[in-house]
Amino acid sequence: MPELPEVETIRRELAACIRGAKISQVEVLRSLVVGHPGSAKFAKTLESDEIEAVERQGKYLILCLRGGRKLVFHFRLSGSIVVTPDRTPQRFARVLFYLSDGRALQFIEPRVLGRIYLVLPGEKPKALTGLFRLGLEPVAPGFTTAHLCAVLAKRKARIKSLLLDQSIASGVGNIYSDEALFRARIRPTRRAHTLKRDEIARLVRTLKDVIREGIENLGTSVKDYYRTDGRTGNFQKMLRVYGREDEPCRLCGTTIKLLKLGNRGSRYCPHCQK
DNA sequence: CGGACAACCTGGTTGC
DNA sequence: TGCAACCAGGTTGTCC
Repeated sequence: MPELPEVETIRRELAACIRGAKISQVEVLRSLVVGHPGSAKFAKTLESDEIEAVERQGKYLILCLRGGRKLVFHFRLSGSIVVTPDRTPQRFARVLFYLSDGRALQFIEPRVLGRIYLVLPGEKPKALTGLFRLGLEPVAPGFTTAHLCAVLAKRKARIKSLLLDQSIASGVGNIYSDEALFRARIRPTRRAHTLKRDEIARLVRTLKDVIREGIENLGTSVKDYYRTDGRTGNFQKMLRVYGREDEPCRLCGTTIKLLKLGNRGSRYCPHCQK
């Protein structure tokens, strides 16, 4: 599940290998993944454009093209990008971007939930409102205890649900929120406004830590996440609760529990997290 | 507006 | 072995 560290890893690897590359042709194999505009206009507009920079905002990857156009990717649950030396489509390839040097940038998305958007200068497509509503990333200097206290004080929802809200902590998903809550010793079901200042201070610290460690370890490969060369990340080896339900807590030995919050899984240690 | 939750989508896993 | 049912999960949209 590509969250901030996974998308950042993809961004860095792409910046190293495709900056300056020219797109010669675009082939849409599954038009559903083109979120804006229609797939015909999408492919036509991108022909013979050039990739000038590779950026990221939250979980969105942004290829900045000549002329101010932006190619925005969202990987949702299972999307990824691979750069291949030739044009042979990989398994689950949904859109192929042929580069003028013979390589191909392939958008891989088994579950077809991920999207690609082409944004012209000044355009704000309705399908991309999520991008324009992003809050601070946990690693941002402004993401402080005071900031998060102010945001959470007026919210009654469970802290876990709010950590997944991209307008509150952009880039955080299910893996890193479970890990940060475990390290901060906060139970995911806690109502946000009941959190004490020192608990929020711990959470700010652990959110920054897990995101930074995730990036340093090239992301978490639990299922569908691969890097642009097809290799996996390493942070899955360091997970303390995510994917460890029914296994012993690494700190106290208590069995890690899985509970359903809304319609997503949440893992925690009933002993360590109060 | 906040909060809860179904729907989107399909490959992989589980159960019979 | 075969096949149906179920599950994962980020985001959007709907309902209250």
